[in-house]
Parts: sequence; C-alpha cells; structure tokens
Amino acid sequence: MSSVESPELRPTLADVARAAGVSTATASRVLNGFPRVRPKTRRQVESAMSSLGYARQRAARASTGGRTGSVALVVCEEVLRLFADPYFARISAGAGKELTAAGLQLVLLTVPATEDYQAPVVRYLDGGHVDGALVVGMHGRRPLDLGWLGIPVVFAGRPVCPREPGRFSYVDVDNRGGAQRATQRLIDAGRRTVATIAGPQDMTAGVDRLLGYRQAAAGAGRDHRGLVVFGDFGQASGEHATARLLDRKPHVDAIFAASDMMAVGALRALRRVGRRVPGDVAVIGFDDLPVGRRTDPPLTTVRQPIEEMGTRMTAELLAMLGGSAAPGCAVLDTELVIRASA
Amino acid sequence: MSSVESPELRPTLADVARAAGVSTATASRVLNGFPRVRPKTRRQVESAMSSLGYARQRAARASTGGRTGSVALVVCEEVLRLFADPYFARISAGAGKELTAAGLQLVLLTVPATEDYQAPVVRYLDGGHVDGALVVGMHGRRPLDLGWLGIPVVFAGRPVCPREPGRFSYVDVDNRGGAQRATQRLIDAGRRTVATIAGPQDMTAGVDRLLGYRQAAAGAGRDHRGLVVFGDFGQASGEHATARLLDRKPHVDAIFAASDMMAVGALRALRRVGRRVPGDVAVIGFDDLPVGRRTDPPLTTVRQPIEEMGTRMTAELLAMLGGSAAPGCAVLDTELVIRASA
DNA sequence: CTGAAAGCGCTTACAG
DNA sequence: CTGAAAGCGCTTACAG
Repeated sequence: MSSVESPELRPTLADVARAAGVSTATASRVLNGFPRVRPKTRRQVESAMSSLGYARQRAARASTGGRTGSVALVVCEEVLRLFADPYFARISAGAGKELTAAGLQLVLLTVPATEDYQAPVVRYLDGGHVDGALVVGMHGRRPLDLGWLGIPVVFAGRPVCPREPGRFSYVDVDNRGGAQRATQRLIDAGRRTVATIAGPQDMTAGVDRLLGYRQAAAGAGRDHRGLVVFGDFGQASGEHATARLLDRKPHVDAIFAASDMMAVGALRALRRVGRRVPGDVAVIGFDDLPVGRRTDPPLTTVRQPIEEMGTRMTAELLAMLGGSAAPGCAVLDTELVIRASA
Repeated sequence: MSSVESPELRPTLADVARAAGVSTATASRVLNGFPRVRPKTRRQVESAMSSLGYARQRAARASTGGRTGSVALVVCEEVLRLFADPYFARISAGAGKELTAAGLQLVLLTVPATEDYQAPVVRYLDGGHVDGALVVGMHGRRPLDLGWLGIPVVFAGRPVCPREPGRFSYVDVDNRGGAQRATQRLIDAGRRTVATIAGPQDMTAGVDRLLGYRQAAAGAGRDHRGLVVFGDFGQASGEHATARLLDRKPHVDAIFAASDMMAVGALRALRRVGRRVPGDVAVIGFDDLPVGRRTDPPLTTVRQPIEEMGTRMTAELLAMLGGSAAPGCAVLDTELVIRASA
C-alpha cells in the first residue's frame, strides 16, 4: 500500500507513458487510435492503461480544441413537462438512435423555470462539455440566448426570431399546410361553424397552425372572428378552451385543435356537456400521438413525423460537426390521418 | 470588420484581461466572484467581459480541479424506457428541484443497449464533465463499471454487488417490509392461494420484494412453491406472468405484484379470463403510481416516496461534494395504501 | 514510428 | 488588492 502513490489520485496520461516507457505524445496517439504507432508500442501503452485503470480526463481535450464525444438535447421546459409530453420522448428517441450509432453520448438538458433560468444551461453549453446542441420546444418566454455559443446548434421547429437568422439550422414540419388541410376537411364535410383551439403564439408551431386554419377559413369565405381560442398545447388547456368556446358560440359544430393533447381535452369538455362527437361536433387534432388511437371516438389528426425530426436534426448536426458548409433547413411533410372523430 | 480579430474566435480570459488592463489572475478572480478585488477593477473586468461577450470555457476548469456546476442523473435504460416509466420522471423531478435550488445543472444520461453500452456513458462520467452522479435503475445486466470513477456517486436503491461496497452512497426504500405487509394483508383477508409476480432478480428491489413476500408466506405457514412468477416491472410482463400463473394454479385468489405496472397488466389478464377483482382474485401493487388511481378497480398498493428519493439522493450528493465524511445510506419507509383491489 | 517542447484556457500558490 | 509564473491533463506541430 505505502509503496504505491496515493491511491486516491487518478492516473494521468503521463503516468501511463511513464509506466509504458514512452512519451506522453505516443501515449496520446495510442489513446486516440492514431494509425502510425508500432504494434508493440501500442500494446505496451494499452497494457499500461489497463493495469493502471486509466480513464481520460476528456474535459481537458476541450481546451485543446478536441471533441468531447457528446451532444446535448436541450428541452426548453421543466423536468416534469419533459416527461409529461410524448413529443419530447419521441424526438429524443430519434436523436438517441442516430447518436448511439455514431458512438456519441446523448445528454438531456432541461431548463428550470427560475428567474434567471437560462444561466446554468447556457453556461453548460458554453462550457465545452458538448460538441453541439439540439434545441427543442423553444418559445418566446424562454428564448435561450444562444448568440455567443461556440458550438453548432440545430432547432426543432423554426426558431422564434433568432438574433442571427442565418446562423442556426432547423428542421421543421409543414404546420401551416397540415392545419389548412385539417380545417378544409371540416369545411368540406359541411360543417358551418369551424373553430380552432390555437397553440401558444410565442412558438412558430402555434403561429403557423393558426395561420393554416385562417387560410382555409378565409378561402371558404368564412368569417372566423370569435372562433379562435388559445391553449398551451396541454390537455387541461384544451378542455378549458373548449368550455369558453361553447359559452361564446354554442352552435359550434367543428373544432380543429392545434395539438392532440388539446383535442383530448376538447373531447372531455364536449362529453361533459353532452355533445356527441362527431355527430354534434367534429374534432381534429394535430400530432398523431398514440393516445389518439384510444380516445372515444378515435381521433382524426394531422400526423407529424416526430421521431424523424429527431433523426434529421441529428443528421444535420453531425454534418455540421463534420464540417458541412452552410446551416441547413428542412421542412417535413405532414399527413392527415382519418379516424372517427371527423 | 477587418480591424478586429477573427470574429470566429471566442474571446478567452486572456482577451478579457488585456481589454481590462489587468492580469489573467485578476480576471479569473472576478470571474469566480472572489471577494478581494477592488470594486473599480471588478467593474473594469466585468465590462470587458460583457463587451467581448465572454463565456468561460468551463471544461478547462476540470483539468485544474475546479467544479463544472453540473450533476448527472444516469438512468440505466434506453431513451424510450426513460420516458415510459413514471418512476424515472418522479425521481428526476425530485433531483431537479434540489439541484436547481443549488444552482447546478441536471444532466440526464441514458445507457443505450448496444454491446459495449457502457463505454460512452462511463467515458462521459469519467471525462470531468460533471461533478457527481446519481445512478438510477442499475441492474445486473447493465452493471455500470463505476470502479474508477473520480467523482462521488449516489445510487437509487442498494446497488447490486458493488465492487467496493463501502464506497458508494445510496438511498433505498424498505422494499422487503412493504412487500411483507402487502402479502400479510392478503393472508389476513382470508385468501388461500397468495401468489406473487416478482420483479427482475438482478435488481435489489426485485430481490427484496420477493423476500418480503416469502417471509409473510412462510410466517403464515404457507407453502408458496409454484406461486412465484417473474416479470420485468413492465405492464406487458405482468400480463403474461398472470396468464402463466392462471395456467399453473387456476385456483389462485390473490396476487401481490412487485410493481404497479405489472399489477395493471395482471388486472387486464384477469379481466380477459373473466375473473372479478377483488371478488375472485385480490390484487396489490407496489409503487403508488398515479395510474393506480384510475384502474378498475382502483389499485391497493405499497407507496414508496419516489420523489423524496430523488431529493434525498441529491442532498446526499451535495453533502459529498461539500466534503462530507463517509458515504451515507438511507432507507425510506413505505406505506400501504388501501383502495378497492384488495 | 517516436520524442521534446510548446500550447490549449483557466486557476492558484507565492510574492509583493 | 494585484501580478508573474507555474501548473492542470491532454494534444499537436515540428523534428528526427
């Protein structure tokens, strides 16, 4: 015991080099899998590493311009919402798959709702702990100030008003088109009073889906004033919004909800006042979450390829890390999936 | 444009010092909020920082023994299970609350199920990117080899066979006691054939809950051979296990499931073959997840304080980071919550 | 193929 | 209160 060095000190690369009788430069080359090392030397170093139980202090690479081997997925919500919303689960799954295949570690970061909420997260991102970041769910109230970040960033959804528009990449979904088609279906089915439960207007997804609704309504010569209520994409907000809507326009006979969770809330509110779906009121959601298959009646909705967003975002980020040219933007298609509610 | 330095290079602390007309030592002191700096000097440095848009390369601190300001929560499951199991959500919520209060960033890490699954995660943990780690859901099949980690670690649940038993802290729940009380309730209610759906035996929670069942059964002089079936804590496994059980022991009239999700599966399986709960078969779960309140009938279960585990683990970790003496272990109480299923 | 040396960005005794 | 200098662990031209 007393003949070895202090057992609490982790071995460093210099220790490994010494034990193997080589320079730290060579030890580093072995550590990083460089080709030009004599097999015998390589073996010496490797065995020194394993007998010392060497583990590289990866953070030290950062100061030297190296990579950390990890990528952040920043979800601009509190921990509890991260888990409550299946959207995040699926996007994470998509990202995780790609990253794992590339041998990179996915690091999930959440933004607490404190006053200076962004400080710790931005500090982390800025701190050289990750090679790049995927940012999900950003909205006006939580506008991560990513201005000075030294790493590539890809957003899920067109970011709200980025300081430097051209600087960031994003992968979006055709929110406007999807909302328009959904609304059009309600109109084509002969519904007279087609309302919408819009999403938060500080997120482009909320804005674009409302825009799609308005275009369809205007195109059909409808006056949609008073037929727009707002929610936050969550179920409870959909339920409340529907109640308000029913108060204001008792004769409403169709609702386009800008998210499935809000549509589920709408279904509950309608059932509580005894309206039949789709008999009295037709309902269409947006997202195509699994829950929509189990509602009563099953939910007609606009499918967005959430998991694919995760994989595409990751692919784009990997391209940037690989030194791709300009930031790229992609917009994925949506698809109307018809079930029983409309 | 051309009169300033290359715009792509982030400013370093040396740049700040130069701009402020001080040494890097002083700049560093301001950056770290040391007290002994003349107010005027401090202001100069601060304004240089903000006008240069300085962001510290936090990773560089690691090599120097400093703190990163972040803590990992390692969930030994794939991304999708992380989101599927409410247990992780609640423990994360508990940890997140404590950490946010301490101004630390929570970093969620997941362990992909690839062959050498642990490599990236351990590399990350070993890399100096976090100050400590909370480890959740570890089991025999995924035995993170944390032996050489240079940072403090706290486990959720007594770890399986740690290499160095005294080295790690953990916060556990009285699994054995809870399981025993649940089983005893079934026996006291006059049930004759009390079976259990046990959890995975490569996790101490699975082992301890089975032990509690066995003790109660033995205490009542029961022969419980053939009355133990196994699942993986998930719903589907509970459903299948119940089907097997029914095959083997058609006259079973009580089931203690080692998790609520498995109990939910049991309820489904029982309903499918037309058994009434609790009339024909009484069922008790373990966890007290929200889902148990909405089953038909509502689920009698053993409550474990999951969120508190998260906060206690975090508190313990913070104590270790603060230089507390020995690793500590805590065991939290469970509580039988009686609803309609038993 | 390998080593001596300089460097990455930040921190910390040690002087003053 | 402040600075010059050495150091953290790792990497990378530059020679050979």
